[in-house]
Amino acid sequence: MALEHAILVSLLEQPGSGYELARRFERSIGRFWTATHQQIYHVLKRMETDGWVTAEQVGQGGRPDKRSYSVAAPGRAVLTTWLRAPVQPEAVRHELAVKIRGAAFDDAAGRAALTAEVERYRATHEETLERYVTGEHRDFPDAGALDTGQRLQHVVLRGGIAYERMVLDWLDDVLTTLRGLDR
Amino acid sequence: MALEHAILVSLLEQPGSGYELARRFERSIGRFWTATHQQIYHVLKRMETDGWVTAEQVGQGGRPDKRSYSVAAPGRAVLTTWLRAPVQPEAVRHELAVKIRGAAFDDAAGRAALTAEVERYRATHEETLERYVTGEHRDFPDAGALDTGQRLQHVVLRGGIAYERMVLDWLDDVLTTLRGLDR
DNA sequence: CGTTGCTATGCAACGAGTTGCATAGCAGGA
DNA sequence: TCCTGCTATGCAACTCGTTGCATAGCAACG
Repeated sequence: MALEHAILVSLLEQPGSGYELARRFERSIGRFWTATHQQIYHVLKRMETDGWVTAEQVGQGGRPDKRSYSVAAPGRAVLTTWLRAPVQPEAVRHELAVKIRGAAFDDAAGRAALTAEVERYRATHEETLERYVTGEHRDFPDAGALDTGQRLQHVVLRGGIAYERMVLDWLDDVLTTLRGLDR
Repeated sequence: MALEHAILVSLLEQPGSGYELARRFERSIGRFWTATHQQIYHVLKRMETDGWVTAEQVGQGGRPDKRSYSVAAPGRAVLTTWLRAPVQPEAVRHELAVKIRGAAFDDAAGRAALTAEVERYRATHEETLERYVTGEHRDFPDAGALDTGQRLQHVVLRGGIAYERMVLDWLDDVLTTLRGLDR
């Protein structure tokens, strides 16, 4: 029930097509709200029917036409209402934590396989952290000279960076624990 | 596709009824994998049909009978296979982050409302952290004298504690940022 | 010239998960 | 005695979200 709102925020930051939104969800917005292009097209169509957004056909010479969406007044009203509503508690789904507890019911070979998997998983989070830090230097070089939107985007990015650093520290703890079991 | 696995782990740690599982998901397991009683009953029934678990009718004198589930050999095999499969990247859904970016498109009154909401949200995370720390002292008083299962449960709990501490620090950052905007 | 890959949108089918409601017995308090 | 609340399970309807597939034009590479 909140993909609509994530799309509204993204379109307010910058109007765009379903395809462009899907790419943004793979990158910036997708850091804290994932969605496939299917879901995005589906929801966009419904939002257009409901008058939350308006679409404009844009020819691009060469490449296929795209439908560029912008937020309309009713959509903005919906967003304002939602912004002022209570934050729902997050629904946590952390598969790795389940696997770690499950490792108690596997043998040493299974735990060795999980250890290798945690190492691979750790490497992906290290890459993510690097991308975030690079992006921070690129997009927010001077923390004193930011407008409201940028300050808010920056504090969200700092949250992503803090999350990744926490995960890396924890994964080191996990690896130490796993390696200490079968010795 | 992974609720089954979380249920298998929970039933291996301790057999129990659908109702008991639902309560565990509200507490310990639910820290990293949420589920409603509906979903649990539904999946348990399918798992029983597929022979992954077996049920035993237990009368309890007074209170309604319950169906207590235990993991059968095929279920254990399914779990082992899953434990050794690659960890899927987490699907992040962080509503608050979307709202913070959305606050750029609301006025000072809206941002004040969001600030109050973040304070409330922060209080719930502070309570969660306290519960975790209390549970850690209760369940793992002597870190040197733990068996394999307990060590793994402990490292997962340490992850929960690290997560909550990170969130609290970040929320302080968010509050400072929000308060700095409209001055 | 064929293959691969990117932009751009969409259908159809399915599975996952939520919400509302229903049932039923017992315990405890006002 | 009635109401609330807890244990215990379940149906029905719905929404959310994923997966697989399809189309279509153009660009770049070998």
